Amino acid sequence: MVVVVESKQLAFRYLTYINMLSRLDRQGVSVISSHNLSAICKVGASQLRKDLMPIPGASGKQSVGYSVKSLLVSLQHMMHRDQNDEVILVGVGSFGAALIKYRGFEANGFKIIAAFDLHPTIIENSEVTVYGMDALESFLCGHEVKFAILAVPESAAKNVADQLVRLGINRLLNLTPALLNVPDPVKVSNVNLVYEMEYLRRQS
Amino acid sequence: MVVVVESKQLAFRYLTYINMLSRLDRQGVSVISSHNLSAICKVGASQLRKDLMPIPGASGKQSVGYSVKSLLVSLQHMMHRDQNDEVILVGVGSFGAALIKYRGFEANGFKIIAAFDLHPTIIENSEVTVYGMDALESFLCGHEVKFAILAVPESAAKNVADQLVRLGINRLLNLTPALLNVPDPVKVSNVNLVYEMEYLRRQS
DNA sequence: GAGTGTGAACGTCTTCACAGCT
DNA sequence: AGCTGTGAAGACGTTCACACTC
Repeated sequence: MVVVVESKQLAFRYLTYINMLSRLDRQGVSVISSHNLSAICKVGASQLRKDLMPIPGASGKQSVGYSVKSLLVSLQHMMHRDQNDEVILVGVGSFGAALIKYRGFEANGFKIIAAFDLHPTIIENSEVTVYGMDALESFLCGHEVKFAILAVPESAAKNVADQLVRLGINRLLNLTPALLNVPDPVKVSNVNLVYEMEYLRRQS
Repeated sequence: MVVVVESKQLAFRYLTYINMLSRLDRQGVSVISSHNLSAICKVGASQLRKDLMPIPGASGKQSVGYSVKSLLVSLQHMMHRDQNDEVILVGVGSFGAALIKYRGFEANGFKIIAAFDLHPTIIENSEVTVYGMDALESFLCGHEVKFAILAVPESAAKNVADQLVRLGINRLLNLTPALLNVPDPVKVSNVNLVYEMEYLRRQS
């Protein structure tokens, strides 16, 4: 029985629950009520309970609360936190280089195994090799990678994305402002920091 | 008559319309139908028309379409694209340094006027000065800045955010995984690349 | 009493369908 | 005929209220 979370907002709430629960677990808290956990996660208590309802194995005890550990395990399993995935990075400008140095991906089950750029450079203090773009095809033919992070200039985004999809990538984190056109099973997440800033301008 | 867009999804659609319209404008297209524009922006045609309905000055001609230029101007005005804002950056790790080098903010009306870090470094090819954290207070007392980008380590996020809010910042782009607690008029946008990656894992 | 589980109400966002204008 | 503007319907997400359990 597998639950698939399609809504992004809901998925992000689940991930927040996971992070807060694992912090509570490290702090030695073993039981927590929906009221308390929801306050920590900044959501409503009934929403938290509604969110947990469809999850297999995530049930609490009345007048007690939820077991931190078992709730954590159920959520982690549902969100595939027990999974490890290999990722390639395409585009190693200052942004891409920062992603290579960032430890947060690996800490959460995403390992950048290779990077590609028109102008390969060596990234200090890192095991990740930066290859030329011409090496992309042969690399992906030899490795079963599903995830790619797209950090190329906007003008190159569409072509590179098409190429990645053709070579078998079907999960794409798009850090460019370009709107990508991908065939059906491929999923894209767009992150646009300028949009985020502009959104903050409302009624300022 | 000022329209405030509270929904993030809607705001992002407006920003997409703006970007696509300005590209069409540069290409010399002067009129476009909701059907064609919606295809470019990857939304439904009736949704596009619904989105445009409440906007003062954004009306199309039946059997013709919308004037690219006037629609663009109306949207830009509503989304404050004709506005310039000064921004400070707090936390100059590899990520923060990449943001300083990134040209996209300035191109869209956000100018990073100063950066702060525990360990100030000099960023090459950049006019942005990196100050020590102790310079934050005096700097903000001398400048009327409302926007800050938070790119510090997670463990420092809460304290730094509190300090920024106390010093008058009320728009915060939070690039850390920490959940910030801010008083009422302050707005926060959270960007979490790990969450985005994890969201891509659904049914993979 | 304290806290979960859940149906029902409520609100918001999206899609449909079509009237009306050019 | 072609396209906009919009009410109505539908889908989705959130909040409320309370029965039930420990």
